[in-house]
Amino acid sequence: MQPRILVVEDEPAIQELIALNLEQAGQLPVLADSAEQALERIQEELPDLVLLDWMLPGQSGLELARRLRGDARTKRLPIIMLTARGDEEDKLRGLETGADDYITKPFSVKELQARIKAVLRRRAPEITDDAVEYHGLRLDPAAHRVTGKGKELAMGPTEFRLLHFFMTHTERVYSRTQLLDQVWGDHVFIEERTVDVHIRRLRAALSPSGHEAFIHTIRGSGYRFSRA
Amino acid sequence: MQPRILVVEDEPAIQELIALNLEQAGQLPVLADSAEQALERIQEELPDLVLLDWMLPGQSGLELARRLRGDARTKRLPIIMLTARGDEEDKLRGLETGADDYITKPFSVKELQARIKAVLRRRAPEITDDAVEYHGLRLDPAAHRVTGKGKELAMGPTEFRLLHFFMTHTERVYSRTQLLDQVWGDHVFIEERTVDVHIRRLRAALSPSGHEAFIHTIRGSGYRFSRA
DNA sequence: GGCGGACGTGACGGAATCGTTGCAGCCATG
DNA sequence: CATGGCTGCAACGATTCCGTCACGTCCGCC
Repeated sequence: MQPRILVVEDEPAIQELIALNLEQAGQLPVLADSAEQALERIQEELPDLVLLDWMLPGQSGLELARRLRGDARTKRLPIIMLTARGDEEDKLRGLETGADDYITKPFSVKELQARIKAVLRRRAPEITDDAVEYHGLRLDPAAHRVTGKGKELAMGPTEFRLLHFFMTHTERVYSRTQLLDQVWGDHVFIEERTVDVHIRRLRAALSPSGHEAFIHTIRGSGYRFSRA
Repeated sequence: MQPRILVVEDEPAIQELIALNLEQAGQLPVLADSAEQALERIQEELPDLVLLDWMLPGQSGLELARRLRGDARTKRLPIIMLTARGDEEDKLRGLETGADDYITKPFSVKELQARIKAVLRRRAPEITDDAVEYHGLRLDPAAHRVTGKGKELAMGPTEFRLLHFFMTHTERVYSRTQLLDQVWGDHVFIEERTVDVHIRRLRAALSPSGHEAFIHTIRGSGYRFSRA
């Protein structure tokens, strides 16, 4: 899966440079040029990593990092900070606050990629292809197989990806828009109601083992995958 | 949610300047040009922050701040004071009285915004999506779930938002108008008595765990959410 | 104790949301 | 080219929810 990387940077030139490099490396850049906008994007796009410039207009990067660490939903969101060269004080405070790594400007493309890969590898339980299990339901991405209560459950590719996302993101509500972004991919033009149809197909596919009950409709908000 | 910011300033020119800047930053300015008017506006509008000029006709800003700190309902209302340049004495007394921050005139728009954001972030437990707990009742916005005494409590979207507001604003009376503004959103045209109906529905939804008793009717004033 | 206003409660029409179905288009496969 | 599986869409029906009203009840005040 293509990792989403939020780039928080107020200088357009650097922002574009980084975005280009990320795209070439098969990653999906999400852009923000202020801390406020960053918070919005995080809510909307659910990035896997944040590249955070330390010097921002208004709210500083330090404060944003602190806030992300304070929120339960973003507590484990990896942060790589971009600091001016030799700004040792920022570096220290940054690591204290909870940044996972730092890069001093100017930096090379290779170095950036190396650190991104390292951080993503360190904490990315959800992007892996490991088999997932949840209360008697088992999904194996490598074998493309789903089993529940010993029975093999057949479904289409889209239902499979949808279930995979749900099983790695349980106990939380996702809107139709978020599901489209996460399961179908960004920038697709698909009717939101189509999600409903695939939810129905997934429910039908899970019914032989009774696990269809794990898919909860949250009226007005979206869907949640959880036991009971 | 759009934060409301009360601007207490007697000079029309400065007042307008600040109001304009706040609007551009996505905030909702509420205006008052005297301490007396400020008290009224606070009661009506429930601002999230007060920008307070230190030099006011009649009752001074200092006295207003002291009064706000003395009242239980406004004890935790953030205050940023505006002082003349170099007026160190005012600065000290202001911080002693309980102002959260200060800005010396003349100030830049950026600085103003930075301090506003900082103060709002410091005390804004209500804007987050973190789970809330109150005497055995638990509400999780991310999972969109309410549990009391181990039982899951089902309710409609409006009841959920209403309960969320109550659980983040306990121990205080809110009028029907205030509840409409805060839970339904500003500028809605809804009968005040409709609040009663949703209060009833929320009580019914909470009854399985007995937490309906937390909703108190304050005859002639509104409702309060609190234990006993 | 009576009176007036405020509140609780049940019901109802309309609107919004969601489940379900059938279908047409697409692609791969043989 | 025929077939079959899969996808996205539109449409319909069912359900839930919302805001309002009417009526009954309760409370405080004189």
